[in-house]
Amino acid sequence: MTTTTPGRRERLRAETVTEIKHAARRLLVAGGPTAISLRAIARDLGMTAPALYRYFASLDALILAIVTDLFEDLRATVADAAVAHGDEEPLARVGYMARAFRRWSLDRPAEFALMFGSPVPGVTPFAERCGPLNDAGARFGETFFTVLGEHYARHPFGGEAPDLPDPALRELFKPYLDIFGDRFPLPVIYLFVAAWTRLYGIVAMEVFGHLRWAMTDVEPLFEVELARTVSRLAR
Amino acid sequence: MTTTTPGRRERLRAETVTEIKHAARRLLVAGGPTAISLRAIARDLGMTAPALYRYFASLDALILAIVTDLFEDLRATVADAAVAHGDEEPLARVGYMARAFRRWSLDRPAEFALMFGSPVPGVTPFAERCGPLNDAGARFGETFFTVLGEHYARHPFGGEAPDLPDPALRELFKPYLDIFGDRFPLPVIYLFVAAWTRLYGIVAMEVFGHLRWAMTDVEPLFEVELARTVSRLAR
DNA sequence: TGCGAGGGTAAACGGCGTTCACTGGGTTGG
DNA sequence: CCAACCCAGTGAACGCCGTTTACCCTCGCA
Repeated sequence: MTTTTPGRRERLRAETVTEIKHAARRLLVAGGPTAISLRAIARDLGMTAPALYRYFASLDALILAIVTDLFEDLRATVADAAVAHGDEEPLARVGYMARAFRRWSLDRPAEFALMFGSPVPGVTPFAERCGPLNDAGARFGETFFTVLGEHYARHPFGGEAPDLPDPALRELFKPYLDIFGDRFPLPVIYLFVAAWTRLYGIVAMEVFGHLRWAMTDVEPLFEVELARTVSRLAR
Repeated sequence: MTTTTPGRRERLRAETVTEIKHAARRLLVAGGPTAISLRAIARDLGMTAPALYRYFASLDALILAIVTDLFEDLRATVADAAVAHGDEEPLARVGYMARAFRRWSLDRPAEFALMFGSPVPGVTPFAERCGPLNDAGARFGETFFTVLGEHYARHPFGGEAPDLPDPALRELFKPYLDIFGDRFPLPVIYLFVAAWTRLYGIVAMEVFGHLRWAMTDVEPLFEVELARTVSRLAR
């Protein structure tokens, strides 16, 4: 009866892995990043905690896998926003991607905190040199660079350099260049990183509630800043 | 022998409180926010954990007190930077304050994470309506508003409104107005909040290491963004 | 049919926040 | 001067947590 597919064992194993991740995400949205615990997950799945070590080497490894999945989820959402407006100008599509990023983050504050919040341990994020996460981050960046590439293919960059000579920029952005190569003029890289920090700043502030002391609704601020930032990319 | 000063008991108590806070901060810088534990503090002080409940109602209460102290420390540092350049233009002083904020944060990544990082619990920061912290935050904002006030006293604001009519801005910034009153034109409040989110964004990104994939040194980016943002306040 | 690998368990260790009953010494009022 | 009281501090306990170890049982394959 049981089809002897060569991967039957593996299939059950994969199902258990996704069940574990699902339980972890339930705990995450229910109680924040610190609410993820192996014992609670095991309770949810009707198992005991040590059994989970057959699937993940540690709690940190599990959380790392979840963060990686979340990055892929976010990437797909942002990419969808770009293709949904595929008939518009590339820079306009960047705006829709930024809005998709904001919406995704506001809808998933716990997940956002896990991905972009303070990487607690010592000082360094646990994401230092851990393959899968770096790959996910690279694919996330790639979705932006693809659309930006379309724009600069149509409108060559003629903006001003930010007071820094190209050799200095090349040294400054060595990590970026090592990952993505130099497909863009160096000032464009500069402007993109600046835009990304602005986008992150305003979204993180809003998600973490750090602006509630000042304003009731961050969206108008977001839209104005987005327009300014995108237009800066258009020089 | 023992001088019966009416506050002797209170003095010993206050000393113990600061000892507890010092131990907590040692743990914080050594292992990040999650490393703060009552039992470890008690070990450091040669006490048992339950004794700490004579001084703080819970671990959260202790952490809240520490965050409040840190805000005061940061505020004083930023204010010092302003008075150290008291002979310069107010907007230039705002720049020095921003640099002091960045330097303080880079030198104290764990403290920064505790203050500005993800407020884990459910969704809301535990800082919702807790008197002392709100007061500290208000004093922190006040140091900026004081210098900004000096500037606009000399150079009346003549910039453009950010596409939003004043009544809408007044509604938008109701929380701010309730705390600080309307000492500035509404567009100025808008520009300040925008500037604050940019400052927070770039500093948080740098402290959390979220820019290491791209660049080796964030300072040039910080300086350019700071110059742009401050000049925007000068309209 | 036998066997090995892999999924699962119970028990245990050490660490955590927090509560509770209790003690002992300094403070204070009579 | 002494009794009463207050209060810092203790020890034990409860229920969480991650993780390790030794063990078991069952499935799948040779």
